[in-house]
Amino acid sequence: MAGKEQGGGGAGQPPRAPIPAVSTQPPIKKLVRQLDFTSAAFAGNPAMAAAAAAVTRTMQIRTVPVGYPQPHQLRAGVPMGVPQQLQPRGLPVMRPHQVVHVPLPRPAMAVPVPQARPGQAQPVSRPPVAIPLRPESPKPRPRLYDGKDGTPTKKKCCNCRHSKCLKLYCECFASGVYCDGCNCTNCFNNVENEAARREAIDATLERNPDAFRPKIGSSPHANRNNMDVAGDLPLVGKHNKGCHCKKSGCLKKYCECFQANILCSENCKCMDCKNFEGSEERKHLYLGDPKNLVHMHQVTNAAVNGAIGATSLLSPSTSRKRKQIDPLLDHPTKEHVVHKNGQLSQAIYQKNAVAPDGSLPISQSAHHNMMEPFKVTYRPLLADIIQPGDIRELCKLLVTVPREAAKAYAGRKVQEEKVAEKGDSLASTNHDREEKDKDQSHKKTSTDDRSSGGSHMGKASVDDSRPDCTDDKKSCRPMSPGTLALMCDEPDTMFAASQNAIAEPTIGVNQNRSELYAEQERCVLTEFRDCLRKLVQYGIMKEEKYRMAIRPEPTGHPGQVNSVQRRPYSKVDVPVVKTFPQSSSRHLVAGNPGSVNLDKRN
DNA sequence: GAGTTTGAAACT
DNA sequence: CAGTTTCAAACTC
Repeated sequence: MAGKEQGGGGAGQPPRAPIPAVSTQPPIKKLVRQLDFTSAAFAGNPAMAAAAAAVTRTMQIRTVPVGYPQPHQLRAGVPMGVPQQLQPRGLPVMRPHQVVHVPLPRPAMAVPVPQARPGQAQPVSRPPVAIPLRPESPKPRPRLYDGKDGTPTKKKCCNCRHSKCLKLYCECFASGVYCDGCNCTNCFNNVENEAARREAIDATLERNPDAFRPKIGSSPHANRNNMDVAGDLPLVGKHNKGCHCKKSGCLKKYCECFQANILCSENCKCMDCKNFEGSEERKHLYLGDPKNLVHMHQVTNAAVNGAIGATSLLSPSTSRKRKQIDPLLDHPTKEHVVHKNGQLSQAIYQKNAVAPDGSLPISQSAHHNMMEPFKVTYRPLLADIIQPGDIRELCKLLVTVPREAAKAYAGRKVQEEKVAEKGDSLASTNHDREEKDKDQSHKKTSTDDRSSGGSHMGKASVDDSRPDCTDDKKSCRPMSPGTLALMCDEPDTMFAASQNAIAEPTIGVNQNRSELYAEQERCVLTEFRDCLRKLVQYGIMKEEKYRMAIRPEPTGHPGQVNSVQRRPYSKVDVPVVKTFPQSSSRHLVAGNPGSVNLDKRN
C-alpha cells in the first residue's frame, strides 16, 4: 500500500543492540502511544531493534515537536524518540547509555534548517505532530500535516477493518504507533492488546526482517543533514524495494516512490513510469499544481544543498528511471546530483554538512545570501557548446564531405587515366599501377582499421540485405548496421546520387568503387573524429575553468565557504561557440586532442 | 460519502 | 519465486 510502511524514513540505522535497561521494565501503559520496538519483547532481537529504528516515520508523521518531550525521554533509556529520522543507516547508533544523557528537551542532534532563498518558495517548516502523551485520549489527534503540501491538516487515521491494525496494511502499525483516534474497527494496535500486537510484530518481522525499516534508503552521498527542517523528509535516496506500479504512472500517491517524494529508481519494477526527472507528465504535474510536491521538492532541494532547487526539478532531464544515464547528457535529477555526479555535488554537500558540533551547516548558518551563488543547476561540461545549429552544421558537413571526396577521387582518377593513356612505356604504367595498388591497399587497410566498429563501407563486399539495392547488386554499397540504423528508412540517395553522378563515369569496377567508398568513409570518419576531439577538448577546457573557479584560496574570504570559493558554477564564463562547423579536419590537425586548434577558445 | 482503482502486503 | 488474494489508501464521481 502506498504510503504504508515507510516508517522511519531516515531511521535506516542498522539493527540496534537490545537495550537491557529497558528490557527489564514492563511497558508503561498508555504513556507513549508509540510502539516500543526496543522494549523487553525485543531484547536480543536485533531485527526488532532495527524496527525500532524504523518505525518512526519520516515521510508524513509523528515527529515530536521540538521542545516536546521525546518518547524516549518519557521512558528512560528507550531511544525511540531520538530523532531517528536523523540517523541514517551506517551512522553511529546511539547507545543506551548515551540515550540517558540526551539533553532535554531537544534531541541531541541539531537539525539543519534550510535557509530560504530569494526566488524560491519558502520551505514550510512542517509542524511536527505531537505524539499523544495522554494515553487516555483516544480522540483523533490532529495531524499537523498531511504530507501533500505540508499544509497542516489533521492526524492521519487508519480505517482498517479486517487487519485488526496488526498488519502492515495498517499505516499506524507500519509506522510503529498505536492507533489513536483512528476509525479502525476491531483494533488491536493499542496498549490494551500489547501481547497480540507484539506477536503481530514478531510475525511481521519474521516474514520480513526489514518490514519496519525505512523503505526509502539514503543515497551514498546523502546524509541526514540533507533533511528538511523537521528532518522527516528523505531528500534523496530511493525506494529500497522499488515500486511496482502499473497503471498510475508512478505519479499518484498509490506509488510509494511518488508518495515518498522521490523518483523511481532502478529498484522499481513499475510500468509506464513517469516519475523520473525530465518526465513531461511529472513536470506538468508540478507546474499544474504549485502547491503540490514541487513545494516539497523545493524544501527538499533547499535542504539538500541550498542550491539545487526547483530549477533542477523542473528542468527537463534525461534519465528514465534515472538509472545509468550519462550524466553529461542532461541536467541531473537531484538524485543524480547526489548519486551520480559526485564531484561537484559532493562539494556542495560538504558545504552543507552539519558542523562537527552539530550546529547548522556552515554554509547555511552563514548568511543565506551566501547560498545564492550556489544557486546552481548542474550543467554538463558540454552545455552550451553543442548547439542545435552545430548539429545541423555537422550533418551538413558529413554530407558534403563524401561528396567532395567523391569529386576529388573522380578527378584524380580521370587524371590518372589520362596519364595512363599517355603513358609511353608499359613499364612506367606497371610502375604506376604498382604504386596505385600500394596506395589502395594502404587506404583499405587504414580504412578498415578505422571502421573496425562494424562499418564495412570501404569493403567491396556486397550486402545483399541492404534494402536500397536496386538495379545492380554490385552497385550496392554495404553499410554497417550502425550506419543503417542511423540512416533509418531513408534511402541512401545522397551517397548513391553523388557517386553515380560523379564516380560512375570513371569508375567501372568494384575495385575503384570500393576505393571510392573507402576514401569517403575515411574522410567522414576523420571529420567526425576531429569534431569529437575538439568537443572533448572544449569539455576539458571548461572543466578546467570550473576547477579554477572553485579552487580554494589559501586564506579565508567572504566569498568562500569551507575553503571553497563561492563562485557560481553556472556563472563560470565559458563562451558559447560554434563547435562543429569549425571543427572540420580541413582546419585542424588531426592528432591527439591537445593538438587541436583551439584558437577560438583561447 | 459511496464506489472504484490501485498497488503493497499477505498468502498460496 | 510467481501468481493470487486481501487489504486499505487514494482517487473519482
